[in-house]
Amino acid sequence: MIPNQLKVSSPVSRQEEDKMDGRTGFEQDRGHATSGHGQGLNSEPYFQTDSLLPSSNASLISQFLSHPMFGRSLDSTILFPSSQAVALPQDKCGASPGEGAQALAFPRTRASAPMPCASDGDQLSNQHLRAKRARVESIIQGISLPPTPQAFDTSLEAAFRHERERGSEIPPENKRKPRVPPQGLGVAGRVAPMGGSSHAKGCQQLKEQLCFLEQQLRRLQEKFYQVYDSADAAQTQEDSEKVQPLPERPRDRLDKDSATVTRNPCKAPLRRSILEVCGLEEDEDKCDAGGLPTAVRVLSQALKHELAGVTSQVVDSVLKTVWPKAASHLQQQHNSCLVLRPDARREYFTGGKCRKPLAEPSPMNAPGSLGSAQAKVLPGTLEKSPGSHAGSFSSKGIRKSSQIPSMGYSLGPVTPVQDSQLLSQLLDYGQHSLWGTDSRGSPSALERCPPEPLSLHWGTVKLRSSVVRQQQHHPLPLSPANMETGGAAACRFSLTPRQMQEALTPGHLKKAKLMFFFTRYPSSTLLKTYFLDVQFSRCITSQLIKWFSNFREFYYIQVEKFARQALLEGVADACTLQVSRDSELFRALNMHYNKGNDFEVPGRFLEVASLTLQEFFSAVRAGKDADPSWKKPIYKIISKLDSDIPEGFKAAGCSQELLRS
DNA sequence: CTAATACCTG
DNA sequence: CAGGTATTAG
Repeated sequence: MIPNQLKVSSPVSRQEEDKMDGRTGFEQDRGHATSGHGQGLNSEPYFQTDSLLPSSNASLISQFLSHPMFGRSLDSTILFPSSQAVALPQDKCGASPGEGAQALAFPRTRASAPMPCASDGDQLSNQHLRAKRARVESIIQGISLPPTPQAFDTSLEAAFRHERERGSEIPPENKRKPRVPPQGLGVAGRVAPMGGSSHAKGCQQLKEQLCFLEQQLRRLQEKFYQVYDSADAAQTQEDSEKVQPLPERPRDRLDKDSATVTRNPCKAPLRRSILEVCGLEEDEDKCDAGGLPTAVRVLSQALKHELAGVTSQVVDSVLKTVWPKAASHLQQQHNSCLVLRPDARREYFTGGKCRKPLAEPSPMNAPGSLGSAQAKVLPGTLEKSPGSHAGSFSSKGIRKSSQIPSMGYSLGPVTPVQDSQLLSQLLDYGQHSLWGTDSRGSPSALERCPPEPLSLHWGTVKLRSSVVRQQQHHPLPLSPANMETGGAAACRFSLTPRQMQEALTPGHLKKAKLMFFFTRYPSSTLLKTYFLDVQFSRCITSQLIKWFSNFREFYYIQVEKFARQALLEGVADACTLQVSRDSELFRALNMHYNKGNDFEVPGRFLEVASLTLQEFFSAVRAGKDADPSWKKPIYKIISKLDSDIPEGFKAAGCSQELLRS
């Protein structure tokens, strides 16, 4: 069991077994989903980007935790605080960014310094301390060290399973579904569809790991505050009241909750311990008016930074992995998450168990995960790109409104979060608890709006710039009810869900037709993610499905017609049948799906149409049309050729804009 | 039973 | 396109 978990799987092998029933759920390969996300984003060299859990980042933390001085005050209730309720402080630390940078500098360099044993007079308890320290260290290692660091690079799930097994006793038999050999079909190999259930399982595992991580954070938090507590007490007893008020006092908010945190009466040794861990000399510390609190603050900041950095990494990785299925449920969840009451938040954190996933498994195409033949340009950036395979609006179209625009305020909701409550809380913590610096940018510059940095990560910069423009031109109608005080409103307003349409509009139809250029066989889940402004019901879903069915019908009829025509014209080689933008077939199709011709059909669609034409041609020439179900094989082939739909199609208001163009 | 599809019809 | 039906798969 355990050895199996150590198996390192490649990023590509992360894609799960899948069912190809030739009917539904033809999803695309998203093998790249988990790899290499953090690299470019994490400008902070302080953290390693290839590791998920604090393993490689825990030097300060682990030293802190394993220090004999702190070990003295540890007990099992702290290491395993499942029965306690200690809130994660959401304090916005008041320290200036400069202090933060300072804090970064030294604890790291001193982290590997040899650790002195317990202080002078404590010979009696030395043995006891060592034992405790060893125990603590082993526990901490068990908590923070992944089996193999590489596992996190390559297979989040493998690492996940491992963590889950360590934590709870989940029988291993469910962990691996037997791999279903892919049904080889001529064109296959390029696309590896994804099963919804397996993907959901992956997400579930990710979520479990997040919960686990969250517990870790909480434990560290507790330890820190315990030390802080003692130090604080020591300080107040030692020094007179001349101490200037500290910019932050995280303890304050814990006073009510942390009944379990015991005040450690030992003063000087503890003080030295803190200084050691922080890398401060005692005398140098005395020069500081703040004295010990400075050290504590430094420690606090260093710890927070480490925690936040690790958290950011995890969130990044997880979100990247979860992204494909996330967007559909995001609007509501993000909304609800943002208005989550503080007590609700805490309840979530201290609630021991992870909540069940709110969302059903909803696999969909991972953006940009398909092969090079995929269209990758988002419609939002729809400059005319000659020779591009991507679809875009032609310059003939009405420029001002024909761009599938308005992803402005839609991108916020499209934040890739699956169980966004937990994730966003982690995000929240990671960003807000940082005093000025973030592993990937300044929160203040982003106005502490969680979705924004995410949209930066998962979207394109180009897209983002157009977003700003669009937002300027399309001020979002803000109802007073949705208004919130303070600058937060500026963040939340982009999260305000647009009013849901209860029925499909002509704009939606037009959008669906354009989407047909990318996908002929969209699953209902995919549709849900691209019609975010539609209140889905069975009826709506069926109607959308029906639309695409009708689209296909027309498409196949046209192709068949031209295939037979080519046969009559005496075309010898099927390979000579290529659909270009000049061909009659294309004109017929374009007339149907892109009537205003304000959208530049992606080249990929021409490839698909060409292949369809050739398949029909070959089949008819071979006389297969005698078989009543002779089209089925062709359908199956074509069904695997769906492309990723550009993200811009998700934009709220996209449908309306299309209608006007 | 439900969902999705192809096929047919208007 | 929408309605209806038959079929198939889960």
